[in-house]
This record gives sequence, structure tokens and C-alpha cells, in this order.
Amino acid sequence: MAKPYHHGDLRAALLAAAEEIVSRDGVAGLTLRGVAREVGASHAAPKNHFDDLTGLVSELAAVGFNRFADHMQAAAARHDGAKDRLNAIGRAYVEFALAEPGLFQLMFRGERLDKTRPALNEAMLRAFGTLTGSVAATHEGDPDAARATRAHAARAWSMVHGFATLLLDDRLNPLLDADAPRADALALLDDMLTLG
Amino acid sequence: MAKPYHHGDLRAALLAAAEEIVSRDGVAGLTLRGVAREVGASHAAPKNHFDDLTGLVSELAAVGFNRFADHMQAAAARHDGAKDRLNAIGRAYVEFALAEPGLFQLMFRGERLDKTRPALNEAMLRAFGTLTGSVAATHEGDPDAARATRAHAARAWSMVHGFATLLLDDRLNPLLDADAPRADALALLDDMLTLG
DNA sequence: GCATTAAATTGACATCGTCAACATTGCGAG
DNA sequence: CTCGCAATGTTGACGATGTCAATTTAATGC
Repeated sequence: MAKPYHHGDLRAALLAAAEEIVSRDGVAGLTLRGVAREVGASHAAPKNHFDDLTGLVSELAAVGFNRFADHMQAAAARHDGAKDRLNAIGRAYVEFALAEPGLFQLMFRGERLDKTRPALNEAMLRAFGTLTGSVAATHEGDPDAARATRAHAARAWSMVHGFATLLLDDRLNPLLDADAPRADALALLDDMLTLG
Repeated sequence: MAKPYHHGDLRAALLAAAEEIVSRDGVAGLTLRGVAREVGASHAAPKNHFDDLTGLVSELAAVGFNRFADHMQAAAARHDGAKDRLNAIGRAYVEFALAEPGLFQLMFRGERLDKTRPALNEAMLRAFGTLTGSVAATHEGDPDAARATRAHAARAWSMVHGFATLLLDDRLNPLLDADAPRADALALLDDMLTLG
């Protein structure tokens, strides 16, 4: 699908422009007319490919979640053992948020996200599935695994997500080295993950 | 300050209306003209008390953070022992987010927040101070307390914040009982906090 | 009592999302 | 091959929003 016609592939161009804008101006700077302007199209052009702003944001979020899942899976593949893998995934979670803060925030901006869109729903399942699946692997052979697994998954997920979120919002500064907050954040994350 | 004149106390009325709107329509429904309309003032009336939308949001966030701090401190006061207190604060953190989802999300919407406003800055310090301070209390007498305390604080904070955030965004549903997700969430939180 | 200053209103402007009407292009049926 | 149709894009309009400048109204201080 999405063969060239008038423009070439306007849909892809719009998505690329949207990502560029989000990375440059943050999620608040993302506007339907802005992306259209950036690719030299008319202000209502996006309507044909995405229905409205929610549609564009949701499709871009889907792209983000797929890249997010890729990043975590690649990190997991580089480690052996259930526990090491889980920690690697957690680190990848935060690394992604730091590498693409605008995109990450967009992916978790609930108000302008239509999670029923197939692309987004599927990408979310993929991303979160790699995380929770990795937790389940640390409970192999556990008799009453269900409850403990659930709690562990929720804790690991909440921990890295909260850390990433607070970090991007400059809320952890009181806990970080003022000279190199970015690098210190990853050191702090490692301390958290290996805390016992 | 803020004695009555034309309206009575328009500043307080605007803040109350803003909170009402946020709680009813969510943070996306909060608009300068909307709050002015709600109190029967002209559309530019808020400009005199808050400079712009960022100002209004920041002042409302300050109110929220103070209430947030109160809620956590009250919960802490109801328990004895450093560890019980910390868990109680964590529960209060999530309870607050569930009780006032709109306000909580507004308080953590970085883009429209001016953290240099004295009221907001002070309220944030108060809220986060009770949490991190409570963590420090669990490390009394620890020789090399500094590093471990920092990691514990970051972990506790990230955990409850991530949990609250994911919960409000309907992202934890795969882990929750579909029949009573709200109640199950608090049970899951308790499992997380007492995990070992 | 009066002037100064704070508080509030009015009107305007640019931008945004969205919609309806219209134009253009590409594609396939005959 | 061509002609009609549906997919793509464009234009113009509407209401809503944030913000600003100019103006009016009321309270406060001397």
C-alpha cells in the first residue's frame, strides 16, 4: 500500500516531518499545519492520510513504540541470563527516553492517542510484551509464580518508566550530580537496578 | 495580599474554576478563556492575576503539590517505624493520583509549567522532600549511607510515580483484574512495595 | 475630595483544528 | 485506447484559542 501518486509518498514524508518537528521543538510544537508546511503541502493535506491530529500522533507513536521495542530487544539479545537481560532491558528503556525525549513523551501523552488504531495497539503490545515477558523468564519453575511475577513485572516497569519520566521532566535534579546529570542518571539507574 | 476589589477575589475564583474544569474535562480542557467564562469575567481577565496560561497552570500546580504534600504527610503520621511510613507515603502517592487524576497530570505536565515561580517551586520541594526525607530515615546509622540512600530514594520515587502514571494512562490493564481494575491496582501496589 | 494605580473590559490579530467544496491525478473497465 | 471513477490534494471558510494594546472602571492613599 501507499504507492506514489501526486507527491511520491506523502504519508511517509509527513511522518518524517512530524518526527523531525517533535525532536526539534518538543511535542507541544507538533501541529498539523506545521508538518504540512514542512513538506510543502497544503494545510489540509494530512487529513487524507491521518484523519486528524490524533491520527497523526497515534501513527507516529506507533513508529516510536516499534523502535522502542527494537531497542529493548537488541539490548536483551546482548546479555545472557534472565536477570541480566531484565536489567539490560530496563537500561534500554531509559536510554531510549533520553535519546528521543520528544518522541518518548509523545508516546505516553494519553490525551491525543487513539490506542484502538491497529498500528499503535500492535506496537504497544510488542514493546510492553518484551518487558513483561522478560520478567516472567526470571520466575521459571516458581510454583506460585503468578502473583509474584505480576508484582515483579509491575515493579520493574513502574521503576524504569517513573525514572525516565521524572528525568525528562527535570525532577530528579536534586538527586543528581549537577555537573553531569545525564551521565550520573545512568549510574543512579544502575544502582537502583542492582539494589537488592 | 489579594484583597477584594471589583469582583471579590477573582484570583481565587479563577483558580477554583480551573480546578473544577480540570477535574471535569481533564487537563486538555483547561483554557484561559474557559475559566474566565466560568466565573463570568471577560476573556482577558486572568491576565492580571496570572500572566498567561503557563502562569495559571503553574499556580494551580502549586495548589496541587501542597495538597499532595499534605496527603502524604498525613499518611506518614498515621504509621510508626521508618519502613511503614515509607510504604504509607508510597500508597498515598498513588491514592492521590487516582483521586485527582486531572490535577496530578497537570502537576507533571512539564511543558506548561514554570518551575521558577516561587509558589510552585516551594510546593514541589515540600512534596518531594517528604518522600525523599522519609527514605533517608530508613538509613539512620548506615555508615556509607549516601549512595544507598540516593538509590533507595530514586527507586521508591520512580516506582510509585511510574505506577501512578502508567495507571492513569490505562497502560497497566494487561496486568490488572478486568472486573475491578481500580481496587486491584492498590492490591498490586502493596505487592510491589512488600516484595523484598 | 481627588489623583494615582490596580483591576477588568473591549477589540483586534495570528494560529490552530476541522470541515465542505472543488480541482487534479492515476487507474482500471470497456 | 479512452473515459469515468475514486483516491489525493488544494482552497476557503468557521469557530476557538492565547496574547496584546488601548480603554474604562473602581479602590486606595494623601
